[in-house]
Amino acid sequence: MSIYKIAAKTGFSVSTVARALSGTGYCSKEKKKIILQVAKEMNYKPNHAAKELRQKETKRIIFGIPEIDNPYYFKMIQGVNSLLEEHGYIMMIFNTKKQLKKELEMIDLLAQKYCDGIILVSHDFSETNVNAIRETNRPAVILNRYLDQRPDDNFDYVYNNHIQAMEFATEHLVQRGCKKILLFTGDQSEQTSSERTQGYYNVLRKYNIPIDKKIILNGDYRKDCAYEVFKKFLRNNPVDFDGIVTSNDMMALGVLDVCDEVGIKVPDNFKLVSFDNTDMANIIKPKLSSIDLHEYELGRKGSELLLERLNGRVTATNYTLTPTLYVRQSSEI
Amino acid sequence: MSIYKIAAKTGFSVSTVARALSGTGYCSKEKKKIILQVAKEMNYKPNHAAKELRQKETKRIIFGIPEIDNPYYFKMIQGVNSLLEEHGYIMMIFNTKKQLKKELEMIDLLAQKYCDGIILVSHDFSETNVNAIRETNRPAVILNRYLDQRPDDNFDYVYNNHIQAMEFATEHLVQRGCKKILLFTGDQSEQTSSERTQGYYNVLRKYNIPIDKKIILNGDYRKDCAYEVFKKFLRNNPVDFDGIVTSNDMMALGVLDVCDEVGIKVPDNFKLVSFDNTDMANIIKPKLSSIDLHEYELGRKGSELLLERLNGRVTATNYTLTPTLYVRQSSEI
DNA sequence: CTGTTAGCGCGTTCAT
DNA sequence: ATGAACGCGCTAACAG
Repeated sequence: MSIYKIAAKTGFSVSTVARALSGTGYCSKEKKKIILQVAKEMNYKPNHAAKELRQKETKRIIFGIPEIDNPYYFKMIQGVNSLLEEHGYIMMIFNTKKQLKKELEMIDLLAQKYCDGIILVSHDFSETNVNAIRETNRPAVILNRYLDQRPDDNFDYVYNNHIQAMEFATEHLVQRGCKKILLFTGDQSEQTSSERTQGYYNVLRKYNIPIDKKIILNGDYRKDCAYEVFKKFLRNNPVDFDGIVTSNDMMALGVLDVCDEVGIKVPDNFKLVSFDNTDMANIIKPKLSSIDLHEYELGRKGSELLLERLNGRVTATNYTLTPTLYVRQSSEI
Repeated sequence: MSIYKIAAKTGFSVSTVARALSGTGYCSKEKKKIILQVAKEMNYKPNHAAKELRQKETKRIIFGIPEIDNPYYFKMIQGVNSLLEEHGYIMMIFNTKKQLKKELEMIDLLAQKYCDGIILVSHDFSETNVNAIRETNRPAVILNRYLDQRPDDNFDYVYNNHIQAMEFATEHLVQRGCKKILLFTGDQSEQTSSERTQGYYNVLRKYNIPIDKKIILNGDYRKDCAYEVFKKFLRNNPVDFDGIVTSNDMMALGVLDVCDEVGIKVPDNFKLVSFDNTDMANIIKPKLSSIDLHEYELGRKGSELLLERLNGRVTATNYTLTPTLYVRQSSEI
């Protein structure tokens, strides 16, 4: 099925058929009517690949995330999709599995014009993938990381101010009277974790609270891990702390499970603030004070910048989101 | 950038260049080396649209879901992606927003060869979209609905046995001694809801428990709605029931919130079973007995059947998943 | 082993 | 208003 078949059937030329079907260019009413009729009869459907080849546009965007099974990205996926959908683009999800190789594979698809642009949440953003993106010279947006940007770069950044986010969380506890605050975070080699630790330090210094590296506990953002780490900590240390910040709600759940077991009450024995402000934060008891990183907005802003690129913007830009602290029972005085 | 440019630059013919780059067909070592070298220098990338046009294959699958912001589909998305990814396909998510129009739009993309196949979770499956899918005569899989299937159809079905699922839930409560069981479900016009109600009836009849339509409460699967509906119910009725089945975990949370407020204890005052077996079920107190519909498997099986189609299977098939009941505190004796 | 040539299906320019 | 002809970039059949 193609416009050639329709041309043969109707006796008109291919170009007349093409004009009739696309609606652009001249075509008499009568011929158009016949052509549309025949197209319907023959169940004609335009071939998208041919269109893409001709018009150099796919109407597709790839959204790459490090872990497709991590609910953390669910809101971001929605945010990215929301605006793209409004503009007639379809979002493709690409699971990069925290592998540089997969990220490069995805960037290669951009180079091959498999899509019109990409939005990438990089796991460990390095010169390698930034340069690969530069080489494509095609529209791209990077979420949640910031490495380096030149005015003529073909990509934009949207990122969270993780330092500020942790400052909010820590300062909140200090202002509620906490003097010794435990920090649960991810591996320090990850940019996010190290930035957050930085924010924690900033506040302690500001209030002249001594820094004790032994109360910075590294986990992996999972509930079970936080449970084990905290349990082990309590075995070897007295409950002389009065605050805890966990780097996500799941870790907070792990901490609370331990508390339940050993009879520690939150917020009576210590106050707790976590990150991500997921549904859990509102459902669990006590309700969790939590930092909202606005993942939906992050995704939506990312797609907004990408759409601008697709519409012709050429100078590189970036956008920083400000986190919000939602105060609930777990940090009540 | 194209193989023509490389041909011009190297002085070889297009076909030699094509053979060298694709790796198929004959090409001498020396020429191949030069060609690859020049391709790299010129930053050559094959054009995917041209490839698609030629080979009639996109390596893309569209997965259509009724609500992208409903976490219920999150696991299904992962399931669909898992197998496709292994086979080199990229999954595109298409939000049909419970609109027939959007579903038809998506089916049209299949007809246009925008993708190699589709997997569709239809909101309200009708003759209209089944026929639209038939007309494309291209690979498709329908999840979670079953209308009608002919041996030569171009689509397959994977679905949950919702009747059986509700039978499991209801019978579990009966066996734990419940005599009067409230049912919270969705709108009865939806296939899923009516099937579940059917399962509920089946069990009551089996055990000679009288059916009382006043204790079948229709909600919309959201926590807030269940909260309001249950609160209103308690205002007008005594607590003379001893069991509740809610059609998802979110509704169960709404019910439990009301219980907290008015001082009803679960499972002491009544036993509760819900559906979906989400993370919530394990985190909330009491932990929820819940029916697992195996959404991940549903998605994965769907993509499996689609891949079979893509590999040449032509006879229609279907697959039914058996639900599993996880028993936890909320229905303990 | 290599080169010529012919599509794939569409959009578009350029005559008429 | 209409049609002939070309090009987008790649693959593959065919001849040499």
